[in-house]
Amino acid sequence: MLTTSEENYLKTIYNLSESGKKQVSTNSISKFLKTKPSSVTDMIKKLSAKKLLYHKKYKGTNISSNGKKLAIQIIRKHRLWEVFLFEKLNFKWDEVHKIAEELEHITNEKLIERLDKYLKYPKIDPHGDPIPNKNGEINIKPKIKLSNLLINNNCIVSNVNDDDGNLLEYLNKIKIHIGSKIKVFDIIEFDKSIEIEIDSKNKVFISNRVAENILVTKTN
Amino acid sequence: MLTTSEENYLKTIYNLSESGKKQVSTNSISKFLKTKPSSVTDMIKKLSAKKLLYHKKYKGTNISSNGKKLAIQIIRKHRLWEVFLFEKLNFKWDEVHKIAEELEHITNEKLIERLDKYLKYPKIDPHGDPIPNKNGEINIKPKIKLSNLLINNNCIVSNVNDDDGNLLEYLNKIKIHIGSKIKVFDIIEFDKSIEIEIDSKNKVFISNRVAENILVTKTN
DNA sequence: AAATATTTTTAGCTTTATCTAAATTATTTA
DNA sequence: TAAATAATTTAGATAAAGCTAAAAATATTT
Repeated sequence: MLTTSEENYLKTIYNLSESGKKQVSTNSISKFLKTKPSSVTDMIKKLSAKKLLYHKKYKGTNISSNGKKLAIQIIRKHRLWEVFLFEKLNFKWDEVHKIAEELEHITNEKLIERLDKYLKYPKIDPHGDPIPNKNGEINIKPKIKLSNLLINNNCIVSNVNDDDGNLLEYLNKIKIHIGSKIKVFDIIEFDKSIEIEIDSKNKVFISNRVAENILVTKTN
Repeated sequence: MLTTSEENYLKTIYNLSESGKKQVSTNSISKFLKTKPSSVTDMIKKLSAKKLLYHKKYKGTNISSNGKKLAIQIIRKHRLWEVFLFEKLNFKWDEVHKIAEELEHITNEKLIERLDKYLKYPKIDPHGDPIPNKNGEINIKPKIKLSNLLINNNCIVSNVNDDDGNLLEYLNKIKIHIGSKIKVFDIIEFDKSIEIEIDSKNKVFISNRVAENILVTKTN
């Protein structure tokens, strides 16, 4: 059994090692968790002693297969709670993460199984991220550019190029944000602009340029 | 903001002072929480410093009005989660308490408001205990003997005389347990035995003697 | 009312998870 | 490549929440 803090470190290290090189630096963990590097070193020692991490002094850390298994189960819980909050309690996509950070640490196998069933075994969370099944298997869906979809494809917005304030402002105006469900209605051959339906409501045209800056995961 | 431990002490002291004399002894808290009396003394000091308790050395503790407010909100959360677990996730009455002990410490006002709404503002939990509203008002329903109900009354079993093993065995057989919903179908004048329907399923006759040993809260 | 027993508190220790400051190792740059 | 810089670790401190053992206060019994 892990403490909440140990779980948070494990999850962070798993995430960092998935989204970059396998060797995770002490500093990157420290930055992510907003703790001091020395605290990170301490926790790395603890988790290494439990064989959940491998660590070489001054070199970096990577997660063991046992550690990975545990991390995936925490992520599973996190994402299932997010679906619950979003679908049943009508929270917005950007509100669910914070609450799920607390709920994910509740340890009761049966609770998660029942929740999964109650939510009808969802495959993705409100941000479009895949939900591992109880065996820890993850159906990884690649994030692709909205501009690469075909007519009638459905998807969930999972990332937006946030380098440009103007783009963000525009997307805000037409109510596209992370978690939005988008259906491609039409693609105009002339300039590759596309007509989309957002969250089963508004229909708008967006330019190919804009579509290239929105990353999505396909849902069909 | 209180820690989980502080919340547990506060809730315990509130419960003990409701179900007995107002002065709560260090030992009784210690027994309930399965911590040592010296640990209790420490925590009493902490909570007194926060003006949530009043304490006179060697005399006893009682809860302040601020402490009471906080305790009631924790109980509200606990009972709402119990309803969720029981009604939505189909846990049994005797499984919900333990899980709710963890869920009750999640602090997010909006989460509880949404949960309350989602559950349609329930008034009692699966054990028949009243759920405080968000202003901390509790609609206390007295626990009465099942033998005192009238025809067509509905109730929830909240307590059973567990002095007699034979009674418990019998109730188990006819599937009456804490949390069962009971409807009074008929009362036989001759011997005051009553015909009841249990959890909208089985109909059985029970003697007046048995009915006197089952405490319930009326729901209509 | 003394003696005994019980309850409560105090003092000091442990573990967990954090911190700061200093020391060590690795990397970059001039 | 040596010096400067950056990253990491170590050492020692702190706060929370528990513990044991002993002291102090209160309650009970003889």
